Amino acid sequence: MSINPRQTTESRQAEIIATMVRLSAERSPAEITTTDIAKAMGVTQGALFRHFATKEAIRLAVVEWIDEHLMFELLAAKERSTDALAALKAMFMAHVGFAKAHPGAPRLIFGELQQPNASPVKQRVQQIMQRYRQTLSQTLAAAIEAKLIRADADCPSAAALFLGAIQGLVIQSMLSGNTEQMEQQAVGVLELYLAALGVKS
Amino acid sequence: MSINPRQTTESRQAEIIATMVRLSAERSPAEITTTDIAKAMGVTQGALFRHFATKEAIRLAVVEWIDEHLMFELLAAKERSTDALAALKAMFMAHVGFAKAHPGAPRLIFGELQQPNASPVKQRVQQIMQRYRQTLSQTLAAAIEAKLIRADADCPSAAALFLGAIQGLVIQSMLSGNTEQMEQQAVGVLELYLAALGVKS
DNA sequence: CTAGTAAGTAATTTAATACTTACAAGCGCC
DNA sequence: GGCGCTTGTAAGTATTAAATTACTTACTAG
Repeated sequence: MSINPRQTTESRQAEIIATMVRLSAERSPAEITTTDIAKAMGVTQGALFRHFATKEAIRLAVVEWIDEHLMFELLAAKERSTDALAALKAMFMAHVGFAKAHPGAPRLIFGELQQPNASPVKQRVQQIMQRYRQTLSQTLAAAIEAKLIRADADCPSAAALFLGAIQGLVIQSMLSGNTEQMEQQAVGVLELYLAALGVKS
Repeated sequence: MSINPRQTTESRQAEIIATMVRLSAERSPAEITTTDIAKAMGVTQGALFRHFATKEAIRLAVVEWIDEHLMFELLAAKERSTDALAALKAMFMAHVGFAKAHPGAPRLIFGELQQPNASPVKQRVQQIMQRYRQTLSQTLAAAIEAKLIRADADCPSAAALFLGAIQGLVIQSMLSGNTEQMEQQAVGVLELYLAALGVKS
């Protein structure tokens, strides 16, 4: 079939990653087989192993894709904000928007959480989250500096609550399957979060 | 061996559930096989099917065990509190304490989140979380009534943030493998959460 | 003491899964 | 236009899982 010509490894890798993320939106990532991915791509199962050595390599590449694209969105949100407080709001909504645009992404991350500590993929996730929390802490500190939020707010706790608020919303949407509702509820939760930082609505 | 005499189905079911929770503390629940459980119990794999018809039945029983025991702890925490605000604090710490005492429990719940919506086990989790949020909303409303928290706080959002805060802490502890740290951080996060409700520290 | 039932074992079945291999065919390059 | 590398296929392998089966052993009631 001419629908499916030969392609470069680079483009196939991207396609495999995209397919994995897409399929993860509906099914448990752990249960997605190489056959599933291949079928969704219109290619035979063995072909995948031309582009990734093992399935674990696919999982790692997917996690890296998520990191790259989420961080891009967060940075963009931050840069289009005029101050640190606006940046926090924009990052919050950008993260929720990312989860809505790619519902498979959080499922993949949650799946990797389950893995034993030694797993390289999990270590990558660990690193990603740590960096994220650091960025948040910095932005929070900047907001304190600019007197936009309470001076006595504990930055690490505030960063943890920021992430938790989003994760809670994502978990709820995973249960209901309704990402629309998640985005709506995000507004209310964000407002409450900001109140914790001493921001009046 | 006399260590392992014959037992009733009831006690074996409890043992299977306990073993599943215990093993989930270290490994991904999805990867725990019936052979793993049987080995940990000192029994043959086939024996499990004398007590549960399928593996899914085991998973359902485990989720129900978690529900029952977590709700027991939460209710106890609530009842030993003198007012609605103290109840919220006590429930928060009780939930975190439960996650510390049974690290496998959140992993099992997160694992079920991944399943398709039609799954009976996931539906059970959905129901559990919904009831939990309702309980929280009621307690929050009572706290408003008693003028212990801001009158204009949005109860559904506050319930969502409460759960998210805990889930965020749990996720972090799943990454670090450190439940001790989770409990310490919980104090700071709880304080921040209460600030969102207008409670001065 | 004997018959029925519940709980256990050991071995087997069936169905997937990740990964491999032998071979074919397109593409760029000299 | 042939050469070699890459991407693809089709078929195969080894392994693993849940569930089943045939048989055994312990307990209990009449």
